[in-house]
Amino acid sequence: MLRSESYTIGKLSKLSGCVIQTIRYYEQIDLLPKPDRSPRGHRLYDEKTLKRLKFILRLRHLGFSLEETRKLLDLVDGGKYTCREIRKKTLVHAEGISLKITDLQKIKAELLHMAEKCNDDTGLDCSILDSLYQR
Amino acid sequence: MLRSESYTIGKLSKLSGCVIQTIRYYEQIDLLPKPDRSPRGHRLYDEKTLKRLKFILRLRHLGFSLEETRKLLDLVDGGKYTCREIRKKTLVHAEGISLKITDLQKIKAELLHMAEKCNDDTGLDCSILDSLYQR
DNA sequence: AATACCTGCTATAGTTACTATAGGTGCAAG
DNA sequence: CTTGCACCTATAGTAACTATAGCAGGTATT
Repeated sequence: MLRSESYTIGKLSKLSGCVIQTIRYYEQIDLLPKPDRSPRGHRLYDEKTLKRLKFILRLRHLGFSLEETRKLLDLVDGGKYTCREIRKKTLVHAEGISLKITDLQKIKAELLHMAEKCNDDTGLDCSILDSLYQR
Repeated sequence: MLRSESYTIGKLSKLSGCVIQTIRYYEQIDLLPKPDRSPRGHRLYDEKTLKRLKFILRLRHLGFSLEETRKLLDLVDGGKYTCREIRKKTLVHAEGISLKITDLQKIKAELLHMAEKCNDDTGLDCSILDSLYQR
């Protein structure tokens, strides 16, 4: 059932949803291993690398930086992690995201407040600009 | 009362809260005008430029990109804007921020859900990693 | 057989919005 | 007289890609 076929970079791109350039970039910065090559020099990937790439993309989507992602991969690779430390990293990261959310909410409130003050006529006096930039 | 004194870049930096390199960078990309120079070649700024810089910093803090900021400055410089268009830009921008907030909230929920599933023992089995990366 | 198209390759430069570094000038104080 | 400070220019580095130039080899069409 589990035939060990190999994917070209184009196939890996389609299967993972990651564009080709980025896959090569991840290889370049050693997030992905150097793959085998076909006689023509084309990269050949296996299931394992597809999983690894998906893992990377998932962490990136969750807002982890590449360096954070690299550290998590190192833990996986070494098999030396403990559940406690992964959990801690996750919670610390979630806390950082909370702060970002709060910040954006404040900014949005400010923007809406400014827009509300604006009387929406076609004149040249804009209370938004006035409040930001006293001409 | 309103003496038209000039500031050095260091003074402008302190008054605006913007670091010196960034002020020079904004000049380089033509967000700030080329200032007069002292006999020694030092930049000399006036009140008007301080206001402009503060305006830029305020927009940046509100999440506008430098290019969006540049467009708003062009409108101010040309005096050709209408209140309606400024208001519209503000609301469009607020909408973009709303989307970011929603996205971050989803991500945070996912992270917390993962952490909750983690049993926090010191073993090598981590439900967080398991859910992300089937070893 | 010649042409065009497709997928892949490498190497390099560009993007955003800064930030940092190297190496220099000129003045003022100890 | 030398140390420190504020300033100068020019250049490189940062994150995380993204795009471009220029090439090779296989397939499909004319």
